[in-house]
Amino acid sequence: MAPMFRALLTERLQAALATCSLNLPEGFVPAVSLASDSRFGDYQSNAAMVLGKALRCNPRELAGRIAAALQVEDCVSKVSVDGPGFLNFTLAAQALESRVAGLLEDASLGVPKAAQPRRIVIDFSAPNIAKPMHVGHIRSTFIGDALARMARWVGHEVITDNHVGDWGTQFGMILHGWKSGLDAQALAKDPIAELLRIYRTMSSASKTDPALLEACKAELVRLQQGDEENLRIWRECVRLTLEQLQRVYEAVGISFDHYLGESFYNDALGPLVQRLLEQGIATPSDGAVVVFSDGKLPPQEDPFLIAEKDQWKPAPCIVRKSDGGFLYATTDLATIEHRIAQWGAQEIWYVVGAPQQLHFRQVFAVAARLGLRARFVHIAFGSILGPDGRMFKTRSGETVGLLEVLDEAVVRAQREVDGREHGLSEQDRAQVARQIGVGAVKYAELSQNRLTDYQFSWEKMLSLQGNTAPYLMNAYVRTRSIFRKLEQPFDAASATLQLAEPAERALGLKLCQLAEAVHDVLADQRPNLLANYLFELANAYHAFYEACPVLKAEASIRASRLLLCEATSRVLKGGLGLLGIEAPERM
RNA sequence: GCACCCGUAGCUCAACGGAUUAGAGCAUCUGACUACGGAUCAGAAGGUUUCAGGUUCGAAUCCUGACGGGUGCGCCA
Repeated sequence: MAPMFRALLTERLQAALATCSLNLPEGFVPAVSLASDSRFGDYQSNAAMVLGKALRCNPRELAGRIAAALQVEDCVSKVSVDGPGFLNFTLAAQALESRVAGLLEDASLGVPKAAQPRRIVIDFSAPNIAKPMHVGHIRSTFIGDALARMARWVGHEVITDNHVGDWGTQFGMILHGWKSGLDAQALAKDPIAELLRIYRTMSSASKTDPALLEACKAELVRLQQGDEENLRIWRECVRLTLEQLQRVYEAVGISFDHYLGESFYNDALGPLVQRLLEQGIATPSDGAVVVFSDGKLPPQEDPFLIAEKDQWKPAPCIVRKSDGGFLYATTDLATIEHRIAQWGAQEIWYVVGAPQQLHFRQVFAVAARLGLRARFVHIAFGSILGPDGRMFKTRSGETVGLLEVLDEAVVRAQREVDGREHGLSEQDRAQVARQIGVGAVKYAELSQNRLTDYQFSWEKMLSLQGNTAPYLMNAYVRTRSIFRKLEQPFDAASATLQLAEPAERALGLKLCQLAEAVHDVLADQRPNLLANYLFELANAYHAFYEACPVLKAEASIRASRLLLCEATSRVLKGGLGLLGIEAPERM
């Protein structure tokens, strides 16, 4: 498929610039964007203004020269120079029409494949063993899954890996609790709840009972030394938890290629630290083994330095504790080695909260010194805050369970579905309610800029009105409903697309822009740009639907509009699919 | 103390160097053929983008400094 319009116009602009005998700045690429206002046209470029500044010449005059050199007759009906030197483009109806018609034959919905496919490992979700998933896991899980889907869609080779927390210090408490006060019946009924209970019991009791704390630590040491019984209990905890987690992932339609938890890297940690020492990357310090700054960065940017009273003091990355134990950073380094050596990872994306930023900067820097070459990306996101405006506390404090949120969302969706007439069986209604409920929760997360913190609210998470998943689903359902009304199957081959009405043209233009949205999402890992695009597409469809009757229209117009409906249907369903959201046929 | 993130309409958010009127949704108010599915559409009202400077033809966006909120900073993950 030909490049999307934005990319096409960028190419043409570059070609035009090349003929203008200008002394272009090194690596200059003209920017083309959607017109900020449809009165100006469909696309715009500020290239003349940027160049005008760089080359110290009049931007309007330059824009005029570029416009004269542009060869875009095949796709653009009007080029104009406006304001301080904007180049505005109005697409030719014919180009738009053939492009939209092309969507019907294109399995990738107009999204071009990446020129250079990469092998990308995406690390997301990462729940802890013996703890339920809570709302805090929503962001990593849904953002990671959506990014994985989009990266695959454009042709990257994606490996998803759930780096579960299966080897933390919490196991000291759990092991002791398991041995001293496990309720076998409760465990059978709800394993995670029971594991959480014994953990909390031990955790709070050991705060006032030093002997108990020691006993818990001793259990942990025995586990780490390979004690048979403790290993058996630990494996059982992991198995029981994963079983439960699977149900959550199934409910939200997410799967992983691997579940390599922290424990998988246990045997690699000792040798890794040994190598760090041998290569002079790490040094002993206060009985621990740490990595200090290598002094190659200015102190402001050095992740191993921190300022204190006008002085830069070391903020080392600890890779081995003074008691010989290993840490988060050690495991992460071993994980990087594994992903590069075993999987040939060229990029590793971590969908992990913003508070871990320093940690990753350190880990990536150590990895680089170890000669581990890959593009590391920390896809940070803001925190979900509790009602008090502070972070939900994972460890001690109360939070809202992910399953609880999903269940409530489905219940609310079910009430809506049950209250409507659409000829669905009871079984179908339950299925649709699930799709709506889960979709609403996913969309609430994905439509938001990932970096901003937000306060958890049932209202917001479960809303079915306005800019929500059901709004997009409803647009899709309306497209399907029209086709169910036809007496005969629609013969797309005999129809000709014409974008005559403004609402038709606006919809057609939107339909061509999925590629641009997906491209923008992957450029800086922001799924909300796709959510936003889909909202605008649904909006354009609803507007078209009100303005342009389909079934009652005269034959050739009717056929053309049916094509538009079909294209909308495909792009909406495919776009929602890229967010990990299913679109029901009726609702 | 230092570093990072954030501060936009009553509320929740978008826009991340572009255009006379900074966009949506919710809430409020008006309208729409007893609806090709009204979970819709058209419209009104609502903001000196926390404040003060600066750079720029052009700033919510970049820089500086305040103020306010969050997070992180040697043996948790």
